[in-house]
Amino acid sequence: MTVTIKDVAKKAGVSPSTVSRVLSGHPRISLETSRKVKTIMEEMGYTPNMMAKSLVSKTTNSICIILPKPAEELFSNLFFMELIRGIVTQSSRSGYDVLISSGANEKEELEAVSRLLKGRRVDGVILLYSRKDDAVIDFLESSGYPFVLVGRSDRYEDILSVDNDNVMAAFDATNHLISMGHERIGFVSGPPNLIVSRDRLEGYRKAMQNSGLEMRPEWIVEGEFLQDSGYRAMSFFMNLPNRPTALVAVDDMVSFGVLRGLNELKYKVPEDLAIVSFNNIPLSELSSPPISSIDIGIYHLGYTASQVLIQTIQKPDNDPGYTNRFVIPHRLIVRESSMYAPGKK
Amino acid sequence: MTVTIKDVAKKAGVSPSTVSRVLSGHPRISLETSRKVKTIMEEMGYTPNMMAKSLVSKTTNSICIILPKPAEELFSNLFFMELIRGIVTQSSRSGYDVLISSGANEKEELEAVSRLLKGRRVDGVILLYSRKDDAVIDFLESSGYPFVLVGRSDRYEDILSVDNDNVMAAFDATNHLISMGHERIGFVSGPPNLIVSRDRLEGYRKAMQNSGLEMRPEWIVEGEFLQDSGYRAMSFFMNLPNRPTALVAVDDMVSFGVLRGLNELKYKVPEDLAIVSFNNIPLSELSSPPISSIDIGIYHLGYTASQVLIQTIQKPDNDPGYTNRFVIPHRLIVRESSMYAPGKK
DNA sequence: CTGTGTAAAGCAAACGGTTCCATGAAGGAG
DNA sequence: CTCCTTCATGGAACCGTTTGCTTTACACAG
Repeated sequence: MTVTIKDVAKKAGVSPSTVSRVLSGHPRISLETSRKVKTIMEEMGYTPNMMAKSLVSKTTNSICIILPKPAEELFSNLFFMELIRGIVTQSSRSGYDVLISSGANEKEELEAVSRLLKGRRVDGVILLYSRKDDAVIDFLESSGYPFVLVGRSDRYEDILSVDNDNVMAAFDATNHLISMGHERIGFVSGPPNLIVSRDRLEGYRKAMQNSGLEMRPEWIVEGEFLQDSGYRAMSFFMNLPNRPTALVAVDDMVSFGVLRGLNELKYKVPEDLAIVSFNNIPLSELSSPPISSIDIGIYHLGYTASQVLIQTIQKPDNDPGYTNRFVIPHRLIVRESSMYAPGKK
Repeated sequence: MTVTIKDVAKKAGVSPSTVSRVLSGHPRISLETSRKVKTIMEEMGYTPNMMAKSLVSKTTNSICIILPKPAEELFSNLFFMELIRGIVTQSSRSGYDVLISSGANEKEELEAVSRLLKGRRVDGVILLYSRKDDAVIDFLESSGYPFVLVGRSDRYEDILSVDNDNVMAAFDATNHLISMGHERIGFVSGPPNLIVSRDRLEGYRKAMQNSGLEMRPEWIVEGEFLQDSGYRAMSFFMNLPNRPTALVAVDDMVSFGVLRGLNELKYKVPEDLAIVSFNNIPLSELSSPPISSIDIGIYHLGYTASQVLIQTIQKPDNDPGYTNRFVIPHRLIVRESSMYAPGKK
C-alpha cells in the first residue's frame, strides 16, 4: 500500500489540508506543525501522487519532444541525441519531466500530440523539424498550446523557435577561407527543400559577393547530408578546368566523403583543397586531417528550447511583439583542413 | 474549456458511467447507445483526461528510460539514440508513452526513479547501463516495481535483462578470422571493469583455444572504446617481432584508430592486418576499407526491452523460473577489412 | 467582559474519470 | 400471470490532491 497524504495526516494528528499546505510551503503553517509533518512524511516514505496533483492543478510538469520519423542517418542520430541531452538536462533542472514521442507519419504524430496535450499528459511540446507545411504546427498554433520549434520555418513567422543563424554561419565559414587567401571557393549544398541548405548557400553567396569574388555556377553542387555527396562533389570539382582551391560543405559527413575521395586520388588536404563544413560532429576532430567546422551548439539549442518552452508554460502572458526567435551562436573551429594559405604555393 | 465525460453524457442524454463504458468497450452496452455516444464524442472533440484515468486506475501507460550520466563519446550517442528509437517504436505500438530521465549522479538518478515510480507517473523503468553495484537496481528490486536492464550484471542474477551474447559474438568474430587462415590474432579490449569487455575477451580466448592457436599475452591490449586506443594498440602490435596478422577490436571506434594508424604508416588493410570489430555503427561501412563488424542489433535491443517490460507490467504473475534474460542475436557483417587470406601471401 | 483582528488548522467540494451496486424493463419459464 | 433472469443503464462512492471558506483559539484593545 502506498502512503497517501491522508495517512500522513492521520499519523501527524492533523488534517490532509494541513499536510498539503506543508508540502507547498504555505505561509500560514506554524513552524512546529511543519516540522512534525515533515518528519512523519520522511518516516513513512511519503511521495506525492503526481496524477492526483495534476488532476486538480491542471498542470503536469512535463513536456514532450516530437521526434521526426526515423531518419537513419548518422548525423541525425548524433544530432537528436545531443539535442535530447540538452533538453533533458534543462528540463530536469526546472523540475520538468520529458516525454518523447514519434509517429510513423504526420497523421500519427498529430494524433499523438493531440492526445498528449488535450489529454493533459504534457504541458507543452518541442518540435524537432521544420517541414514546410505542417499539420502539427497548424494544430498547435490554432489550439494555443505552448510549443517551440527547433529549426526555422518561413511559413510560420510568429511562432516560438530556436535556431542558428545559418546565413551568418556560412558567411563566417566562407570568409574564413577567403581570409586565408582563397579566391576560388566551391560549395556543396544539401537538399534544396531544407531551409538550412538554402540559408547556408545564401551565406556563402553573401560572403563571396562581399569580397567581390567570382561565383561560378559549377562551383555549387547539390547533394545530401551524406558522405556520398561529398565523394561525388569532390570528383566533379577536381575535374573542373579551373578548379576551386577550397570548399564549404553543408555538413561534416559531406566533408568525410570529400576527404576519402581526395585521399584515394592522392590529393592533399588542405594543400590541394581546403575544407570547412558544418555541425562539428565528434568525428570531425578525429579524421585525418581534422576538419574545420562550424559548431552550431546542438546541446545549447536543446537547452534553450526547453528553457523557452517552460518559461512560456509558466507565464503565458505572451509578450506580444517581443522576441520569439532565439538564435544560438555558432562558432568556427579551425582545424588542419583549412590551415593553409594558397598564395604561398 | 475542455470537454469532459460529463459534457458528453449530458449531450447524449446518458449518464457519465455509460460514456465511460462506451469508451472502454464494456460488453453490456447496446450498439445503439454506443454509436450515439461515439458520434457525440467525435462532434465535441472529446479526449479523455489521462490524469484522471491514471488516478483511479493506478496505471499510467507510460514507462521511463534512465539515461546514464552524459557519456560524451560518439558511440554512446549513436548507441543510445538507436536504443531509444527501438524503445519508443515498440512502446508506442503497445500504447505506452516514454519518459526519459537522467541524473547527474547516482543519487539524483535514484531520486528521479523513486519519484516517478512511487509518484505513479510511470509504470516501469528501463535501465541503460550496468554498473557493478547500483543503488537504483537495489531500490527497484526491493520495491518490486517492474524494470528491465539493457546490458547484463553478474551481481544481479534474477532480474529481467536484455543483452547480447557477447562471448559468442567475440567467438564468432575470432573464428571468422581463423577460418580465413589467420593464426596470429590480436585483441584490443575495452575498460576491464565493463562486463562487455570481459565477455568479448573471453569469447576471443575460447575461439583461439578451440582452434588450438597460440595466445600470447602481448597480443591482448586494453583500451577504451575510442579511436586513440586503436591507434596506440596498432603501433604496439606492428612493432612486435612476431606481429599479429589480424585483430579483433571491441568497438568500431577502435578500428577507426587502427585504420588511421596503419594508413599513416602505409600499411594495407586487410593485407598487412585484417580487422573485425563490434557494434557495426553506420560509419563502419563508410570507412576505407569498410570494416567487418558484429552487428549487435541495438534497435532490436531497445525494442525487446520495451516489449519485455510492458509484458511484465501487464501481467505481473512473474513466471518464476522462466527466462528472465533475453538474448538478442548478433550477426557478423563481413566487409573488406577482413577479406583476405594470409596464406596466399 | 465583550468585540475584533489574526494566525493556524479543518471541512468539504472540486478535478475527471471508473466501477460496484442498484434498478427498471423485457423476455422466458413454469 | 407471476417469478426469475438477463440486459442496459443510472447512482454514488472513490482515486489522492488542492483550495476557498470556515472555524477555533488566542491576544489585545476598548
